[in-house]
Amino acid sequence: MYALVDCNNFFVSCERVFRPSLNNRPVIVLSSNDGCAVARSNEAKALGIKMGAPVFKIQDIVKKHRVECISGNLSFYGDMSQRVMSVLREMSPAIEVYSVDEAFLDLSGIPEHELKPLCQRIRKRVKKWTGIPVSIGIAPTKTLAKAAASVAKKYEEAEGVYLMNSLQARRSVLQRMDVGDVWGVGRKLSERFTYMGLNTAWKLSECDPAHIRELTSVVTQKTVLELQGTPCYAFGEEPDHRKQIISSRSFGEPVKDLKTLKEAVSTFVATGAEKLRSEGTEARAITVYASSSPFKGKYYANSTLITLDNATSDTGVLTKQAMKGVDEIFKQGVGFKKAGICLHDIQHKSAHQADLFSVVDNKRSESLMTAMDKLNSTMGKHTLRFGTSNPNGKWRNLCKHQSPAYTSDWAQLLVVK
DNA sequence: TCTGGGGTCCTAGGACCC
DNA sequence: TCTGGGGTCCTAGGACCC
Repeated sequence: MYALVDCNNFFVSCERVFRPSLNNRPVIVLSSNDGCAVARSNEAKALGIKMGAPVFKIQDIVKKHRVECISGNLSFYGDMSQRVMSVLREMSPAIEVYSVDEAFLDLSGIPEHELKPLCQRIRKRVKKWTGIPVSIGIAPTKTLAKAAASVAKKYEEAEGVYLMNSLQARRSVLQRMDVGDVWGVGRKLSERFTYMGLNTAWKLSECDPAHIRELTSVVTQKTVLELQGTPCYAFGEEPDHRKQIISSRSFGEPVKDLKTLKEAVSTFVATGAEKLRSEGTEARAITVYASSSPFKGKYYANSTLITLDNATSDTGVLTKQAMKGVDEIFKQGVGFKKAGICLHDIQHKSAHQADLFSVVDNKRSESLMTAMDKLNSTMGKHTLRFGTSNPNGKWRNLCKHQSPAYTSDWAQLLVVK
């Protein structure tokens, strides 16, 4: 059996740990630029605020019901996530971290009558040690565990844990579940299935998997099999490094000049390269992209892929290439609203392919980067940076209701009297 | 006025090989 | 008039996830 542990309204719950006055009130956490609602308390959900709703469209509800709006603080949530995961790691045989607020547990070998009590204990301890409330679903496949967890979250009687261990349980859960709420069924597939009359998870689970594969793809075939109780997604440890690294931002004001666009992109490269070094990896290709707003005016988007001769994590080398990319995609007269970089062809440093003709002095580059990382981690982000970058340039957007980094910045720790 | 950021995987189609 | 058969690798784009 698998368990899925899912943190309830995670970002909001993190804020509530340090600001209990937010309890029992409608609260939303906003994406960068204060653009969208990306987390909602139950009270906010009850007001009809949808996931991803643009803030300007829900202004009336926010004012009328005094919804607390908080500009998200991702580093803080990341730290809280690690705390939750460490409790899970201690209490279960094996854990697979699936996202910032979710983890699968492998419960094989545990007698069935002990599954629920164990998960109850896990839930209590996570709450007590981290302050974060979680819901836990237990089922024979990952897809069913996701469904079970949503039941655990929705119904009070479940007390935060739902065990799906029988055909009856599976049927009653899936019959009440919209097909679009199934893990792996997104907007497009949901539209298609509904059109075909397959509007619930149960109806989808009764389809012939081979037939579904013909209609869609192998991914959806697996989803159907998993709904039937046949595991297709094995429990696995997380991969040791990621395959791509993205760094991007929407701009506060449209950017029309090349210099500002370069300052932004250069800053993104610095962030991406720092991430590479922290994971001990290097990238051999970088994509630079920029676009105007897709919501108004004539849409312009462009990108360019640059392949390097040698894999690197040197901010200087990557910046130089990226700046050429910006020259290529920049267009006079366009108001750019967003830009970013994506690093790919990522590999471990230890797998570095030496180059007979290379002119780069790797030793020098490495000690420079090490020194830079050290300064920036002890003295603050961007203490030492490349001149092309400008983390506080005109492209920066301002968040109005930024919450403190309660646990991840010494300067912002709470003072307890 | 105002619409996030960071990931994964699969597939089709093109370019290439003999 | 008429032009094989069997492969591999790479990439862009689309679908999905949180």
